[in-house]
Amino acid sequence: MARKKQYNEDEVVEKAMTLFWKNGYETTSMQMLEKEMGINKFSIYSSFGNKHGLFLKSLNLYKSKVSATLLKLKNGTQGVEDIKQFFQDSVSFDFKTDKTKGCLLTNTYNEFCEKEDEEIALQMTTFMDNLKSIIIEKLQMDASKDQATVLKQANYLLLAKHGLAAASRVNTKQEIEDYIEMIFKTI
Amino acid sequence: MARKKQYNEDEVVEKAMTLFWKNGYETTSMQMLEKEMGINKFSIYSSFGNKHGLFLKSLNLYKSKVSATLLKLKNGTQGVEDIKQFFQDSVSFDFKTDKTKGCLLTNTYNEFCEKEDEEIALQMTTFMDNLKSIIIEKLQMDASKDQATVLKQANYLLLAKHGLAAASRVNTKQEIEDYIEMIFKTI
DNA sequence: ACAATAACTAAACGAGCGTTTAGATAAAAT
DNA sequence: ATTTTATCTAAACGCTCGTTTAGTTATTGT
Repeated sequence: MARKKQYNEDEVVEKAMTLFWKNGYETTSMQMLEKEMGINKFSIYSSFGNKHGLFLKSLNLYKSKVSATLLKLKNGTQGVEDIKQFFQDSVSFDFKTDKTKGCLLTNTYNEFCEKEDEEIALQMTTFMDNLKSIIIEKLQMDASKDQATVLKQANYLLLAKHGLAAASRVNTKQEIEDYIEMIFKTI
Repeated sequence: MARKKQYNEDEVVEKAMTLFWKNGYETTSMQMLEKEMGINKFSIYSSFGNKHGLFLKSLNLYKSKVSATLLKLKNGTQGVEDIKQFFQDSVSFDFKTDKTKGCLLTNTYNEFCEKEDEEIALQMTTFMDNLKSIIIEKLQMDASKDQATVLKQANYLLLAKHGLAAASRVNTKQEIEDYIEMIFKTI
């Protein structure tokens, strides 16, 4: 054996995630990552392969942080009320650190949907599909809703969530609360 | 005097706009613009100064194309119904050419909101503020609405419009119609 | 103590970017 | 016909990007 790593991979991914979250993928350069992560380019490449690999790790870290909120939604028994709570939880999670960053997943979705990146696309669609199926599940708790209505409302909520993520970058907390209130008036 | 230009500036801006619309600002390179516009880099720079200037021209062209729809909204007398019509008009405008491109303004807003570009930021906020004030005007046609409600609903509609722009890139026409239907159920 | 080896530093790589420039070309003015 | 001048082509510019590589340092096993 030989020398040990002087950094913790999980810790430096956390820092990379913060930077990607703030700036997006393209705008974040290896130079910036070097500085933020506090390690050399060589170390980044030996640990994560390349920039793209590091980004995927960052995305996964973000998802793991969000998963608590998502699990809460999944285990909820209040139907629509759970979804509303999930919306509020998502906003306060993204607001927690810095208002201007929004949701990393939505940002990534916006940045990559024009590009052709199979791996990122897959990550995004699986997350979205998963969220959609959970939302459908919650909506179905109200037995009076027919299937067509459920699907319409699920679609509506997903798009509303997208608007919400955009809002969390520019709007005030009050405006966002109002927005959520309005979203669920229809459901 | 001497030699005349072998191209029409308005025509080549149109082609540039199409490319920016499809790919976004950063992803569109001067090489791609050269090819699409059918003129040399020298000509682009002598006509538009630089890439940024060309992009601003493209944005303005897009806005001028959208302005017909916006004017229709402005001159409407049906209040909320005009706004709904505006939403539908916006979607069919963005769908007309190619489903996957969405709304150039919203795309630009998403791409630039993390950056610090005063000129673009100004363009975006003035457009958004203008749209917001028109929407408020239309909402106020219903005299029974108090001012607080009007502002809440205007905010809601703006964010819903954002979600709509995102939808126009990935969702089907039917899903989008359903979404618009849902948006206005609350109003 | 010393060889082995993984982790480090720092410099360089090639490619692509937006932008500029030198020189050829063509049309208007004299 | 010749001069003038704007427009064209095409090559090169300097810079930054993501990535690689050569060489140094430090820690481990023998």
